[in-house]
Amino acid sequence: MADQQKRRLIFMGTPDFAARVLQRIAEWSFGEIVAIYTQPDSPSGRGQKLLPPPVAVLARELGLPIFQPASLNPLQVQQEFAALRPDFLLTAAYGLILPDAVLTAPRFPPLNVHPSLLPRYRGAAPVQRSIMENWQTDARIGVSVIRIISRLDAGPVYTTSHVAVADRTAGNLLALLAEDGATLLLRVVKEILAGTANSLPQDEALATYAPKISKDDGLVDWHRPALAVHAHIRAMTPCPGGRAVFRIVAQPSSAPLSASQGGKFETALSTSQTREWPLLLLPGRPGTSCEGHAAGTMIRTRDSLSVACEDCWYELLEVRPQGAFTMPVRDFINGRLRGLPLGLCGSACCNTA
RNA sequence: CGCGGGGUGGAGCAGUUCGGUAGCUCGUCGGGCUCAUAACCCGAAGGUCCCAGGUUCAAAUCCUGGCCCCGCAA
Repeated sequence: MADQQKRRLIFMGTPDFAARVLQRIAEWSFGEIVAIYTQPDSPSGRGQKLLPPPVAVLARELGLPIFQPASLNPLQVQQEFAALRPDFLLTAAYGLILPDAVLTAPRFPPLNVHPSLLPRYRGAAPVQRSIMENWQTDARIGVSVIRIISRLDAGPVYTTSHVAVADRTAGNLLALLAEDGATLLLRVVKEILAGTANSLPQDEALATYAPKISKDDGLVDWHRPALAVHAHIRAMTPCPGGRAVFRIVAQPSSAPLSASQGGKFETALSTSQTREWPLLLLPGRPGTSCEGHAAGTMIRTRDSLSVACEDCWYELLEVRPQGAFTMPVRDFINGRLRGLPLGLCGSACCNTA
């Protein structure tokens, strides 16, 4: 057994999620990764420098051969793939369509790790969509190992594992599900080798699709329940980030001020009556009922800032102003909202401006 | 050379247009008030104003070059 030839593995993947899975596959003792496929380097970051995707970075560290075709359709690319004589093709968030010629080349069924409870949330952004759409109760999410067929994420399911969404962000869950997914993948591969693997076709009637997340998906709608807002922001964290514009205005009548605070406030008002802060929001904390206040109303205490949602206040914990690091709300108040009175102090809106 | 924002005590910022004693809200430390406090009052420590060169009697501020960070865009 020990001197049996190692299984030839090919891994395809692109983002961080895929890199985490690859990290685990690289530890398999019975397999040899003969090639990594990942998307081509793309202009990224400031100065439009060409940056390799996370999987390419890791593959380089591991000293694995890297292929970065823009498409798998050219005959030459497919021949190159087949020439690697793979036993297994394993994928995770690769981002390219796999033509039949690629799917049939490996000796065993090609497998994909997908971070959702298939058939729900097929597609590009399953974790983000799961979190934001299932905000109500103790939502669950999961990861599935499926056989790859030509239709996207539609192949029969070998196995699935569940995990509670709880208070986690998309980033947290993706990391978690990558670990779980890698574990499941290992189990399925072993079962296939042992001839004991079973898969069940997906129920097409239950299939849903999770389209890609865009920047605008980050905009927070305060007219929804606080728990929905909370889930939305968590789904957008860390990328693209929850967004809102804070419009800070003076409302002296609503703010009970001590004499000293009143003095400071008038000084601040003389320079600017209204200021707008486009902010990136990190997950905060749903609070108590905000009955009587319009959605988007903002209130500050000595060191906290909350926004009224449909039903409850949502206390912000961390924000990132334009061109700055993420900072605690306390710092934001101290530095940028100096002189703002306690109490109602403005509104948060969703329009980019 | 894709576009824009930024670097000022431990944190977040103002001051730069128009050069002239380092300022604000916090934090820290000490004292006071209080049954008590994260609240309030008094006091203190803590800064090569990113780096280098230039202009000037004088540079955080003006000029030149460099480094680093953030966002957009991909």
